Amino acid sequence: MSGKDQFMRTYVSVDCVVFGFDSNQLNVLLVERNAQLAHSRDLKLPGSLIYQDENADEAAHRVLNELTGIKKMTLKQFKSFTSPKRTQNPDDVRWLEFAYNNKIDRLITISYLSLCKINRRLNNVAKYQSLDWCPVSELPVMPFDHNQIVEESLEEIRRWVEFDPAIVFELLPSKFTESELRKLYEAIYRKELDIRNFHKKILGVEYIVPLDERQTKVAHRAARLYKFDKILYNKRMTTIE
Amino acid sequence: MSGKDQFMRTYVSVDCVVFGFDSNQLNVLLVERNAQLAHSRDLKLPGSLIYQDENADEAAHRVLNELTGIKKMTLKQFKSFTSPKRTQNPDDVRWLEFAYNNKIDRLITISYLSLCKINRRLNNVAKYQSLDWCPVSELPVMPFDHNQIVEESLEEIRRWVEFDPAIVFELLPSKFTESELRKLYEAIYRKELDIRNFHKKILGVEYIVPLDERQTKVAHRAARLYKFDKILYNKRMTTIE
DNA sequence: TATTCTTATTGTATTTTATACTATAACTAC
DNA sequence: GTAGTTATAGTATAAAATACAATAAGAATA
Repeated sequence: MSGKDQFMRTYVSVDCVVFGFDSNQLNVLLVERNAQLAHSRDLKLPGSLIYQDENADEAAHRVLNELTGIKKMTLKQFKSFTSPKRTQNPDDVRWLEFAYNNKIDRLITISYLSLCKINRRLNNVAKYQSLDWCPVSELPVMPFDHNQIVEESLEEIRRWVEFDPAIVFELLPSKFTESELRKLYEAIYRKELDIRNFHKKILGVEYIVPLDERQTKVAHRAARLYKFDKILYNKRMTTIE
Repeated sequence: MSGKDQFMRTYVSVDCVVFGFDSNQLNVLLVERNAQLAHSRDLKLPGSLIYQDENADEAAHRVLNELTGIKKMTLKQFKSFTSPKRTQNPDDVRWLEFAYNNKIDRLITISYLSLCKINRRLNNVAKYQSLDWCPVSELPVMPFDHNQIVEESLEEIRRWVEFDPAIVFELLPSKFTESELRKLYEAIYRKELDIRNFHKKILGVEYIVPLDERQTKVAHRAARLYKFDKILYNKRMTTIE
Protein backbone atom coordinates (compact mmCIF):
# COMPACT_ATOMS: atom_id res chain seq x y z
CA MET A 1 0.00 0.00 0.00
CA SER A 2 1.20 3.50 -0.79
CA GLY A 3 0.64 6.83 0.90
CA LYS A 4 2.57 5.91 4.03
CA ASP A 5 4.15 9.31 4.09
CA GLN A 6 1.08 11.35 3.37
CA PHE A 7 -0.96 10.57 6.47
CA MET A 8 0.17 11.18 10.00
CA ARG A 9 0.76 8.06 12.01
CA THR A 10 1.82 9.13 15.40
CA TYR A 11 2.13 8.55 19.10
CA VAL A 12 -0.57 10.01 21.26
CA SER A 13 -0.10 11.14 24.83
CA VAL A 14 -2.26 12.55 27.59
CA ASP A 15 -1.11 15.47 29.69
CA CYS A 16 -2.81 16.37 32.95
CA VAL A 17 -3.25 19.82 34.39
CA VAL A 18 -3.93 19.07 38.06
CA PHE A 19 -5.09 22.06 40.05
CA GLY A 20 -4.66 22.46 43.79
CA PHE A 21 -5.71 25.35 46.04
CA ASP A 22 -3.56 26.58 48.94
CA SER A 23 -6.22 28.85 50.51
CA ASN A 24 -4.80 31.71 48.54
CA GLN A 25 -4.13 30.82 44.95
CA LEU A 26 -4.40 28.08 42.38
CA ASN A 27 -1.42 25.80 41.91
CA VAL A 28 -0.59 23.32 39.20
CA LEU A 29 1.10 20.00 39.88
CA LEU A 30 4.34 19.79 37.91
CA VAL A 31 6.87 16.98 37.66
CA GLU A 32 10.61 17.22 37.24
CA ARG A 33 12.03 15.24 34.36
CA ASN A 34 14.95 13.03 35.20
CA ALA A 35 17.84 15.22 34.40
CA GLN A 36 20.06 12.87 32.42
CA LEU A 37 19.24 14.73 29.25
CA ALA A 38 17.99 18.01 30.47
CA HIS A 39 20.17 21.05 30.85
CA SER A 40 18.59 22.52 33.95
CA ARG A 41 15.77 22.03 36.41
CA ASP A 42 13.12 21.00 34.03
CA LEU A 43 9.46 21.00 35.02
CA LYS A 44 6.57 19.79 32.91
CA LEU A 45 2.99 18.59 33.15
CA PRO A 46 2.60 14.95 34.20
CA GLY A 47 1.57 12.78 31.28
CA SER A 48 2.10 9.54 29.44
CA LEU A 49 1.89 7.95 26.07
CA ILE A 50 -1.37 6.08 25.63
CA TYR A 51 -1.05 2.29 25.72
CA GLN A 52 -2.35 0.06 22.96
CA ASP A 53 -5.24 -1.33 24.95
CA GLU A 54 -6.53 1.80 26.67
CA ASN A 55 -8.39 4.91 25.65
CA ALA A 56 -7.35 8.45 26.56
CA ASP A 57 -9.55 8.65 29.67
CA GLU A 58 -8.00 5.46 30.98
CA ALA A 59 -4.51 6.76 30.30
CA ALA A 60 -5.27 9.98 32.18
CA HIS A 61 -6.66 8.02 35.12
CA ARG A 62 -3.52 5.90 35.12
CA VAL A 63 -1.27 8.96 35.24
CA LEU A 64 -3.29 10.54 38.05
CA ASN A 65 -3.43 7.32 40.02
CA GLU A 66 0.33 7.05 39.77
CA LEU A 67 0.69 10.54 41.23
CA THR A 68 -1.97 10.49 43.92
CA GLY A 69 -2.97 6.90 44.56
CA ILE A 70 -6.59 7.83 43.81
CA LYS A 71 -8.30 5.40 41.46
CA LYS A 72 -11.18 7.47 40.19
CA MET A 73 -10.14 11.08 40.23
CA THR A 74 -12.43 13.73 38.88
CA LEU A 75 -11.11 14.53 35.47
CA LYS A 76 -12.16 16.18 32.24
CA GLN A 77 -10.74 15.96 28.76
CA PHE A 78 -10.52 19.46 27.38
CA LYS A 79 -8.50 19.78 24.21
CA SER A 80 -6.15 18.07 21.79
CA PHE A 81 -2.88 19.74 20.84
CA THR A 82 -1.73 18.55 17.45
CA SER A 83 0.67 20.98 15.87
CA PRO A 84 3.59 19.31 14.07
CA LYS A 85 5.72 22.03 15.67
CA ARG A 86 5.12 20.89 19.21
CA THR A 87 8.00 18.40 18.98
CA GLN A 88 10.31 20.90 17.39
CA ASN A 89 12.78 21.11 20.27
CA PRO A 90 15.47 18.37 20.05
CA ASP A 91 15.86 18.31 23.85
CA ASP A 92 12.21 17.44 24.23
CA VAL A 93 12.41 14.67 21.65
CA ARG A 94 15.54 13.27 23.27
CA TRP A 95 13.84 13.15 26.64
CA LEU A 96 10.81 11.45 25.11
CA GLU A 97 12.88 8.78 23.45
CA PHE A 98 14.81 8.21 26.65
CA ALA A 99 11.70 8.02 28.80
CA TYR A 100 9.74 5.77 26.46
CA ASN A 101 12.54 3.84 24.80
CA ASN A 102 11.03 4.42 21.38
CA LYS A 103 11.88 6.56 18.40
CA ILE A 104 9.31 9.35 18.48
CA ASP A 105 9.12 11.86 15.66
CA ARG A 106 5.70 13.34 16.03
CA LEU A 107 3.48 13.39 19.07
CA ILE A 108 0.05 14.80 19.66
CA THR A 109 -1.42 15.12 23.11
CA ILE A 110 -4.87 15.12 24.63
CA SER A 111 -5.00 17.37 27.65
CA TYR A 112 -6.97 16.75 30.82
CA LEU A 113 -8.06 18.91 33.71
CA SER A 114 -8.13 17.46 37.19
CA LEU A 115 -8.47 18.68 40.76
CA CYS A 116 -6.69 17.59 43.92
CA LYS A 117 -6.57 18.63 47.56
CA ILE A 118 -3.22 20.30 47.87
CA ASN A 119 -2.33 18.71 51.22
CA ARG A 120 -2.66 15.22 49.89
CA ARG A 121 0.52 13.17 50.14
CA LEU A 122 1.81 12.44 46.65
CA ASN A 123 3.57 9.31 45.46
CA ASN A 124 7.13 9.01 44.27
CA VAL A 125 7.03 8.21 40.61
CA ALA A 126 10.05 6.47 39.12
CA LYS A 127 9.83 8.39 35.87
CA TYR A 128 10.29 11.71 37.66
CA GLN A 129 12.77 13.20 40.12
CA SER A 130 10.21 15.17 42.04
CA LEU A 131 6.68 16.51 42.12
CA ASP A 132 5.85 20.10 42.95
CA TRP A 133 2.90 22.37 43.34
CA CYS A 134 3.57 25.54 41.40
CA PRO A 135 1.43 28.71 41.70
CA VAL A 136 -0.20 29.52 38.37
CA SER A 137 1.27 33.01 38.60
CA GLU A 138 4.82 31.66 38.78
CA LEU A 139 4.95 28.95 36.14
CA PRO A 140 8.37 28.21 34.64
CA VAL A 141 8.91 27.87 30.91
CA MET A 142 7.98 24.27 30.18
CA PRO A 143 8.75 21.89 27.32
CA PHE A 144 6.46 21.16 24.36
CA ASP A 145 3.38 23.40 24.48
CA HIS A 146 2.76 22.83 28.18
CA ASN A 147 2.60 26.54 28.96
CA GLN A 148 -0.13 26.97 26.39
CA ILE A 149 -1.99 23.96 27.77
CA VAL A 150 -2.06 25.43 31.29
CA GLU A 151 -3.13 28.78 29.86
CA GLU A 152 -6.13 27.23 28.14
CA SER A 153 -6.95 25.05 31.13
CA LEU A 154 -7.50 28.17 33.22
CA GLU A 155 -10.28 29.27 30.90
CA GLU A 156 -11.67 25.76 30.86
CA ILE A 157 -11.89 25.42 34.64
CA ARG A 158 -14.32 28.37 34.77
CA ARG A 159 -16.61 26.75 32.23
CA TRP A 160 -16.35 23.53 34.21
CA VAL A 161 -17.38 25.19 37.47
CA GLU A 162 -20.39 26.76 35.81
CA PHE A 163 -21.45 23.47 34.34
CA ASP A 164 -20.88 21.51 37.54
CA PRO A 165 -20.46 23.71 40.64
CA ALA A 166 -19.70 20.66 42.82
CA ILE A 167 -16.19 20.30 41.47
CA VAL A 168 -14.87 23.20 43.55
CA PHE A 169 -15.17 21.02 46.64
CA GLU A 170 -12.53 18.68 45.23
CA LEU A 171 -10.09 21.50 45.92
CA LEU A 172 -11.10 22.07 49.56
CA PRO A 173 -10.72 19.93 52.68
CA SER A 174 -13.87 18.06 53.66
CA LYS A 175 -14.60 20.73 56.29
CA PHE A 176 -14.00 24.27 55.16
CA THR A 177 -14.87 27.83 56.09
CA GLU A 178 -16.93 30.24 54.08
CA SER A 179 -13.90 32.41 53.51
CA GLU A 180 -11.90 29.50 52.11
CA LEU A 181 -14.70 28.83 49.66
CA ARG A 182 -14.92 32.47 48.71
CA LYS A 183 -11.20 32.78 48.16
CA LEU A 184 -11.31 29.73 45.95
CA TYR A 185 -13.96 31.35 43.77
CA GLU A 186 -11.91 34.54 43.71
CA ALA A 187 -8.86 32.58 42.54
CA ILE A 188 -10.80 30.77 39.82
CA TYR A 189 -12.52 33.88 38.48
CA ARG A 190 -9.64 36.25 39.28
CA LYS A 191 -12.12 38.67 40.74
CA GLU A 192 -12.94 39.88 44.23
CA LEU A 193 -16.35 38.96 45.54
CA ASP A 194 -18.44 40.96 48.00
CA ILE A 195 -18.28 39.14 51.36
CA ARG A 196 -21.88 39.84 52.37
CA ASN A 197 -23.44 38.96 49.04
CA PHE A 198 -21.37 35.80 48.93
CA HIS A 199 -22.60 34.91 52.42
CA LYS A 200 -26.20 35.47 51.37
CA LYS A 201 -25.76 33.21 48.37
CA ILE A 202 -24.12 30.43 50.38
CA LEU A 203 -26.99 30.56 52.89
CA GLY A 204 -29.38 29.80 50.05
CA VAL A 205 -27.45 26.79 48.78
CA GLU A 206 -28.87 23.77 50.53
CA TYR A 207 -26.02 21.41 49.70
CA ILE A 208 -23.47 23.57 51.54
CA VAL A 209 -24.36 22.66 55.10
CA PRO A 210 -23.13 24.52 58.20
CA LEU A 211 -21.66 22.32 60.93
CA ASP A 212 -21.63 22.82 64.70
CA GLU A 213 -17.86 23.03 64.54
CA ARG A 214 -15.42 25.87 64.34
CA GLN A 215 -11.85 26.38 63.31
CA THR A 216 -9.18 25.75 65.91
CA LYS A 217 -5.74 27.21 66.37
CA VAL A 218 -6.41 30.42 64.54
CA ALA A 219 -5.23 33.77 65.83
CA HIS A 220 -8.62 35.41 65.53
CA ARG A 221 -12.28 34.63 65.93
CA ALA A 222 -12.73 31.06 64.75
CA ALA A 223 -15.00 30.65 61.75
CA ARG A 224 -17.80 28.14 61.35
CA LEU A 225 -17.03 25.03 59.30
CA TYR A 226 -19.19 23.83 56.45
CA LYS A 227 -19.35 20.60 54.47
CA PHE A 228 -20.49 19.75 50.97
CA ASP A 229 -23.42 17.31 50.88
CA LYS A 230 -23.19 15.29 47.70
CA ILE A 231 -26.60 13.64 48.15
CA LEU A 232 -28.39 16.98 48.45
CA TYR A 233 -26.42 18.23 45.45
CA ASN A 234 -27.56 15.35 43.28
CA LYS A 235 -31.16 15.79 44.39
CA ARG A 236 -30.95 19.42 43.34
CA MET A 237 -29.89 18.37 39.85
CA THR A 238 -32.99 16.23 39.39
CA THR A 239 -35.27 18.85 40.94
CA ILE A 240 -34.33 21.43 38.35
CA GLU A 241 -35.17 19.20 35.41
CA MET B 1 14.41 0.01 20.70
CA SER B 2 11.83 -2.09 22.52
CA GLY B 3 8.30 -1.38 23.65
CA LYS B 4 6.91 -1.02 20.15
CA ASP B 5 3.81 -2.97 21.12
CA GLN B 6 3.16 -1.28 24.39
CA PHE B 7 2.44 2.26 23.22
CA MET B 8 -0.24 3.20 20.78
CA ARG B 9 1.03 4.48 17.46
CA THR B 10 -1.96 5.29 15.40
CA TYR B 11 -3.64 7.22 12.65
CA VAL B 12 -5.56 10.29 13.68
CA SER B 13 -8.56 11.67 11.85
CA VAL B 14 -10.86 14.64 12.18
CA ASP B 15 -14.64 14.25 11.88
CA CYS B 16 -16.88 17.25 11.36
CA VAL B 17 -20.39 17.68 12.67
CA VAL B 18 -21.76 20.42 10.41
CA PHE B 19 -25.09 21.82 11.53
CA GLY B 20 -27.64 23.46 9.24
CA PHE B 21 -31.05 24.94 10.13
CA ASP B 22 -34.08 24.56 7.87
CA SER B 23 -36.29 27.11 9.72
CA ASN B 24 -37.70 24.26 11.71
CA GLN B 25 -35.06 21.91 13.00
CA LEU B 26 -31.34 21.30 13.14
CA ASN B 27 -29.81 19.13 10.46
CA VAL B 28 -26.44 17.47 10.23
CA LEU B 29 -24.46 17.19 7.00
CA LEU B 30 -23.76 13.52 6.25
CA VAL B 31 -21.84 11.94 3.39
CA GLU B 32 -22.47 8.65 1.68
CA ARG B 33 -19.49 6.33 1.52
CA ASN B 34 -18.73 4.92 -1.89
CA ALA B 35 -20.56 1.66 -1.77
CA GLN B 36 -17.96 -0.76 -3.14
CA LEU B 37 -17.50 -2.21 0.29
CA ALA B 38 -20.64 -1.21 2.10
CA HIS B 39 -23.69 -3.39 2.36
CA SER B 40 -26.35 -0.70 2.17
CA ARG B 41 -26.82 3.01 1.98
CA ASP B 42 -24.15 4.05 4.31
CA LEU B 43 -24.03 7.53 5.78
CA LYS B 44 -21.34 8.97 8.01
CA LEU B 45 -19.83 12.22 9.20
CA PRO B 46 -17.45 13.90 6.76
CA GLY B 47 -13.87 13.53 7.89
CA SER B 48 -10.30 12.77 6.91
CA LEU B 49 -7.07 11.41 8.19
CA ILE B 50 -4.72 14.18 9.26
CA TYR B 51 -1.78 14.75 6.93
CA GLN B 52 1.82 14.74 8.10
CA ASP B 53 2.33 18.44 7.73
CA GLU B 54 -0.92 19.81 9.15
CA ASN B 55 -2.51 20.09 12.58
CA ALA B 56 -6.05 19.02 13.41
CA ASP B 57 -7.58 22.47 12.86
CA GLU B 58 -6.05 22.62 9.40
CA ALA B 59 -7.34 19.16 8.57
CA ALA B 60 -10.86 20.14 9.65
CA HIS B 61 -10.71 23.31 7.55
CA ARG B 62 -9.57 21.22 4.60
CA VAL B 63 -12.52 18.83 4.98
CA LEU B 64 -15.02 21.68 5.28
CA ASN B 65 -13.54 23.57 2.36
CA GLU B 66 -13.86 20.45 0.23
CA LEU B 67 -17.57 20.22 1.11
CA THR B 68 -18.57 23.88 0.94
CA GLY B 69 -15.87 25.78 -0.90
CA ILE B 70 -15.54 28.09 2.12
CA LYS B 71 -11.93 28.67 3.13
CA LYS B 72 -12.34 29.87 6.70
CA MET B 73 -15.46 28.29 8.10
CA THR B 74 -16.38 28.84 11.70
CA LEU B 75 -15.31 25.70 13.48
CA LYS B 76 -14.61 24.42 16.95
CA GLN B 77 -12.73 21.39 18.15
CA PHE B 78 -14.79 19.72 20.83
CA LYS B 79 -13.63 16.25 21.79
CA SER B 80 -11.30 13.37 20.96
CA PHE B 81 -12.70 9.89 20.63
CA THR B 82 -10.04 7.33 21.39
CA SER B 83 -11.56 3.99 22.35
CA PRO B 84 -9.74 0.98 20.87
CA LYS B 85 -13.22 -0.41 20.19
CA ARG B 86 -14.20 2.31 17.75
CA THR B 87 -12.60 0.39 14.89
CA GLN B 88 -14.13 -2.90 15.94
CA ASN B 89 -16.37 -3.33 12.92
CA PRO B 90 -14.52 -5.07 10.00
CA ASP B 91 -16.71 -3.25 7.44
CA ASP B 92 -15.54 0.08 8.80
CA VAL B 93 -11.89 -0.93 8.70
CA ARG B 94 -12.25 -2.28 5.15
CA TRP B 95 -13.76 0.99 4.01
CA LEU B 96 -10.98 2.95 5.69
CA GLU B 97 -8.26 0.92 4.06
CA PHE B 98 -9.98 1.24 0.69
CA ALA B 99 -10.47 5.00 1.03
CA TYR B 100 -6.96 5.76 2.31
CA ASN B 101 -5.00 2.98 0.67
CA ASN B 102 -3.25 2.17 3.94
CA LYS B 103 -3.45 -0.60 6.46
CA ILE B 104 -5.26 0.92 9.42
CA ASP B 105 -5.65 -1.01 12.64
CA ARG B 106 -6.40 1.64 15.19
CA LEU B 107 -7.76 5.10 14.59
CA ILE B 108 -8.61 7.91 16.97
CA THR B 109 -10.55 10.93 15.87
CA ILE B 110 -10.77 14.56 16.89
CA SER B 111 -14.28 15.86 16.37
CA TYR B 112 -15.22 19.34 15.22
CA LEU B 113 -18.40 21.36 15.29
CA SER B 114 -19.22 23.65 12.40
CA LEU B 115 -22.16 25.64 11.11
CA CYS B 116 -23.42 26.19 7.58
CA LYS B 117 -26.35 27.91 5.92
CA ILE B 118 -28.49 25.02 4.77
CA ASN B 119 -29.31 26.50 1.34
CA ARG B 120 -25.69 26.74 0.38
CA ARG B 121 -24.76 24.76 -2.72
CA LEU B 122 -22.39 21.95 -1.75
CA ASN B 123 -19.52 20.51 -3.78
CA ASN B 124 -19.27 17.06 -5.22
CA VAL B 125 -16.51 15.26 -3.40
CA ALA B 126 -14.82 12.38 -5.17
CA LYS B 127 -14.48 10.36 -2.01
CA TYR B 128 -18.24 10.29 -1.48
CA GLN B 129 -21.29 9.34 -3.55
CA SER B 130 -23.50 12.05 -2.16
CA LEU B 131 -23.98 14.66 0.54
CA ASP B 132 -27.18 15.03 2.51
CA TRP B 133 -28.68 17.16 5.23
CA CYS B 134 -30.24 14.88 7.80
CA PRO B 135 -32.55 16.10 10.60
CA VAL B 136 -31.01 15.38 13.98
CA SER B 137 -34.19 13.59 14.97
CA GLU B 138 -33.86 11.11 12.11
CA LEU B 139 -30.21 10.12 12.10
CA PRO B 140 -29.40 6.70 10.67
CA VAL B 141 -27.10 4.25 12.41
CA MET B 142 -23.62 5.36 11.37
CA PRO B 143 -20.23 3.66 11.34
CA PHE B 144 -17.55 4.03 14.03
CA ASP B 145 -18.87 6.08 16.94
CA HIS B 146 -20.37 8.77 14.73
CA ASN B 147 -23.76 8.54 16.43
CA GLN B 148 -22.16 9.24 19.76
CA ILE B 149 -20.17 12.11 18.28
CA VAL B 150 -23.34 13.81 17.02
CA GLU B 151 -25.02 13.19 20.36
CA GLU B 152 -22.26 14.96 22.23
CA SER B 153 -22.05 17.74 19.66
CA LEU B 154 -25.64 18.70 20.46
CA GLU B 155 -24.67 19.41 24.05
CA GLU B 156 -21.59 21.24 22.88
CA ILE B 157 -23.42 23.59 20.53
CA ARG B 158 -25.42 25.00 23.47
CA ARG B 159 -22.24 25.78 25.40
CA TRP B 160 -20.85 27.33 22.25
CA VAL B 161 -23.84 29.64 21.77
CA GLU B 162 -23.58 30.79 25.36
CA PHE B 163 -19.92 31.52 24.99
CA ASP B 164 -20.28 33.25 21.63
CA PRO B 165 -23.89 34.20 20.75
CA ALA B 166 -22.85 35.41 17.30
CA ILE B 167 -22.45 31.91 15.95
CA VAL B 168 -26.20 31.38 15.56
CA PHE B 169 -26.18 33.81 12.65
CA GLU B 170 -23.99 31.39 10.70
CA LEU B 171 -27.09 29.22 10.50
CA LEU B 172 -29.45 31.92 9.20
CA PRO B 173 -29.65 33.80 5.89
CA SER B 174 -28.12 37.27 6.01
CA LYS B 175 -31.61 38.76 6.36
CA PHE B 176 -33.90 36.90 8.72
CA THR B 177 -37.11 37.39 10.67
CA GLU B 178 -37.47 37.42 14.40
CA SER B 179 -39.44 34.21 14.28
CA GLU B 180 -36.70 32.43 12.35
CA LEU B 181 -34.21 33.46 15.00
CA ARG B 182 -36.53 32.35 17.78
CA LYS B 183 -37.17 28.97 16.17
CA LEU B 184 -33.43 28.47 15.82
CA TYR B 185 -32.97 29.07 19.54
CA GLU B 186 -35.86 26.71 20.24
CA ALA B 187 -34.20 24.03 18.11
CA ILE B 188 -30.83 24.44 19.80
CA TYR B 189 -32.22 24.44 23.34
CA ARG B 190 -35.11 22.05 22.59
CA LYS B 191 -37.41 24.36 24.50
CA GLU B 192 -40.23 26.71 23.56
CA LEU B 193 -39.60 30.37 24.17
CA ASP B 194 -42.19 32.99 25.01
CA ILE B 195 -42.72 35.15 21.90
CA ARG B 196 -43.15 38.44 23.73
CA ASN B 197 -40.23 38.00 26.09
CA PHE B 198 -38.05 36.95 23.19
CA HIS B 199 -39.10 40.07 21.29
CA LYS B 200 -38.26 42.24 24.26
CA LYS B 201 -34.82 40.71 24.50
CA ILE B 202 -34.08 41.10 20.79
CA LEU B 203 -35.08 44.78 20.97
CA GLY B 204 -32.39 45.27 23.59
CA VAL B 205 -29.65 43.66 21.54
CA GLU B 206 -27.98 46.40 19.56
CA TYR B 207 -26.19 44.13 17.10
CA ILE B 208 -29.45 42.66 15.80
CA VAL B 209 -30.60 45.53 13.63
CA PRO B 210 -34.11 45.88 12.16
CA LEU B 211 -34.23 46.67 8.44
CA ASP B 212 -36.81 48.65 6.46
CA GLU B 213 -37.61 45.48 4.56
CA ARG B 214 -40.22 42.82 4.93
CA GLN B 215 -40.71 39.26 3.83
CA THR B 216 -42.24 38.71 0.40
CA LYS B 217 -44.30 35.86 -1.01
CA VAL B 218 -45.68 34.74 2.31
CA ALA B 219 -49.35 33.86 2.73
CA HIS B 220 -49.79 36.01 5.78
CA ARG B 221 -48.71 39.34 7.18
CA ALA B 222 -45.07 39.79 6.13
CA ALA B 223 -42.61 40.05 8.97
CA ARG B 224 -39.84 42.58 9.35
CA LEU B 225 -36.35 41.48 8.37
CA TYR B 226 -33.31 41.87 10.62
CA LYS B 227 -29.59 41.59 10.06
CA PHE B 228 -26.66 40.76 12.29
CA ASP B 229 -24.10 43.55 12.62
CA LYS B 230 -20.69 42.02 13.25
CA ILE B 231 -19.01 45.35 13.95
CA LEU B 232 -21.49 46.27 16.66
CA TYR B 233 -21.14 42.77 18.06
CA ASN B 234 -17.38 43.08 18.40
CA LYS B 235 -17.70 46.50 19.99
CA ARG B 236 -20.02 45.00 22.55
CA MET B 237 -17.37 42.42 23.49
CA THR B 238 -14.82 45.11 24.29
CA THR B 239 -17.38 47.24 26.13
CA ILE B 240 -18.10 44.48 28.60
CA GLU B 241 -14.47 43.97 29.55
C1' DT C 1 -65.58 43.13 -1.04
C1' DA C 2 -66.53 40.66 3.02
C1' DT C 3 -64.90 36.93 5.66
C1' DT C 4 -61.51 33.88 7.31
C1' DC C 5 -57.04 32.51 8.36
C1' DT C 6 -52.43 32.96 9.75
C1' DT C 7 -48.76 35.27 11.68
C1' DA C 8 -46.80 39.82 13.45
C1' DT C 9 -46.64 43.10 16.85
C1' DT C 10 -46.81 45.21 21.35
C1' DG C 11 -46.99 46.27 27.35
C1' DT C 12 -47.69 45.56 32.15
C1' DA C 13 -47.42 43.47 36.54
C1' DT C 14 -44.80 40.21 39.34
C1' DT C 15 -41.02 37.65 40.85
C1' DT C 16 -36.41 36.68 41.13
C1' DT C 17 -31.75 37.79 41.20
C1' DA C 18 -27.78 40.78 41.53
C1' DT C 19 -25.57 44.62 43.66
C1' DA C 20 -24.02 48.19 46.85
C1' DC C 21 -23.05 49.20 51.28
C1' DT C 22 -21.13 49.00 57.32
C1' DA C 23 -21.66 48.13 62.02
C1' DT C 24 -20.99 44.88 65.58
C1' DA C 25 -19.39 40.47 67.65
C1' DA C 26 -15.91 37.10 68.85
C1' DC C 27 -11.67 35.64 69.54
C1' DT C 28 -6.28 35.89 69.96
C1' DA C 29 -2.12 38.02 71.19
C1' DC C 30 0.26 41.06 73.57
C1' DG D 1 -7.71 45.00 79.13
C1' DT D 2 -6.49 46.75 74.86
C1' DA D 3 -5.37 46.28 70.09
C1' DG D 4 -5.76 43.67 66.13
C1' DT D 5 -7.98 40.55 63.03
C1' DT D 6 -11.61 38.09 61.06
C1' DA D 7 -16.58 36.52 61.35
C1' DT D 8 -21.22 37.50 61.02
C1' DA D 9 -25.58 39.57 59.56
C1' DG D 10 -29.70 43.03 56.80
C1' DT D 11 -31.70 46.54 53.95
C1' DA D 12 -32.56 49.28 50.04
C1' DT D 13 -32.10 49.51 45.04
C1' DA D 14 -31.45 48.05 40.43
C1' DA D 15 -31.61 44.76 36.86
C1' DA D 16 -33.28 40.67 34.74
C1' DA D 17 -36.50 36.93 34.05
C1' DT D 18 -41.18 35.41 33.77
C1' DA D 19 -46.15 35.11 33.05
C1' DC D 20 -49.72 36.52 30.44
C1' DA D 21 -53.60 38.25 25.80
C1' DA D 22 -55.47 41.50 22.76
C1' DT D 23 -55.08 43.77 18.31
C1' DA D 24 -53.10 44.63 13.59
C1' DA D 25 -51.75 43.35 9.01
C1' DG D 26 -51.79 41.00 5.14
C1' DA D 27 -53.15 36.86 2.00
C1' DA D 28 -56.53 33.71 0.51
C1' DT D 29 -61.03 32.42 -0.39
C1' DA D 30 -65.91 32.71 -1.07
